[in-house]
Amino acid sequence: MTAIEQFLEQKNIRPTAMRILVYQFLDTKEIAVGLTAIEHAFDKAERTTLYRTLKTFEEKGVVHQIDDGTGTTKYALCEAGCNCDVEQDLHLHFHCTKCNETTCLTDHKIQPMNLPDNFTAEDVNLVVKGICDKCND
Amino acid sequence: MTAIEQFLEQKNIRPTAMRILVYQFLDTKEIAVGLTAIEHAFDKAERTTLYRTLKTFEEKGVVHQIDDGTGTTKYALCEAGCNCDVEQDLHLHFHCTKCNETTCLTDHKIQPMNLPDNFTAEDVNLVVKGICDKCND
DNA sequence: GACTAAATGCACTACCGTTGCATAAACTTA
DNA sequence: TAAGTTTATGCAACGGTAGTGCATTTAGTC
Repeated sequence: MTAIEQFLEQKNIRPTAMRILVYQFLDTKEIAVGLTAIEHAFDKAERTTLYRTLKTFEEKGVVHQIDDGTGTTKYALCEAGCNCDVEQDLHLHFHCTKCNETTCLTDHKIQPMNLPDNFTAEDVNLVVKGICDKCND
Repeated sequence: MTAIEQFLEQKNIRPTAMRILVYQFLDTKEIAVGLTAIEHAFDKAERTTLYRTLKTFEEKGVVHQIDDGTGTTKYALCEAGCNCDVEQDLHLHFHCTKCNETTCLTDHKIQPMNLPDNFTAEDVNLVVKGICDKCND
């Protein structure tokens, strides 16, 4: 049994062929990818399967969803020990308007917010748009 | 000529009946509204017209777009002197998961970000999800 | 009033997210 | 190992939103 299989089982996910492939794909990517991008990466992949794979991955805490403002939701692997649910753990995302890629800036945590009276926060989403390092050369 | 008509002309927008209505509607709303919401507010409105009206409003700096993570873009009137383009002027938005309304927290500006080397920011979008004051009673 | 430019209405496309249902694969247990 | 059960997959389809092309109307201009 490979390391990935072990990892998935530990997360209570049956390590099917498709799931392993999706995991590997996400692992090679430094950036957050959308459903369509993954679909194009494997030409014989079924859209629904990928959709549900990502959904289970998210439920089990393997990936987290990112809404970078492009209209399509993107996914990225959680880091070891990442606890996306917990407010303190939220990092910011960077969307490059040139190459259209979305990067997780995991080192850049979001400071707790000051909200008006009677507002309670559950989730914070911070996306910075601009030009990324690769495109800025 | 009414104040609204004057305002629109000053922004280089022809004050047609539809546009005045849309402006008035947005003005009464404290929250950011989506295209469909506006469409339902005027039953004889044409979706495309509203879409284009909002688009011109945005281009001319009358409204600003908000992506609150619900998947549908919302619009809100810019305040007097609001300069949505300028990075310093960006405020945060609050999306209530209970009543599904998005509020502009114009008093809560976003602090400038520290980005990794060679990343340049053009735009910042910060959305906090949770329960708003009205739903927290 | 004739001409020109802009705004509107209608039809239609494309894309994404999502669900229902039938089938196939993988686990369980006798 | 065969039967039965759960889980994953594949296919088809729906619904909503953004967006575009084109014809028509409306509003400004001369």
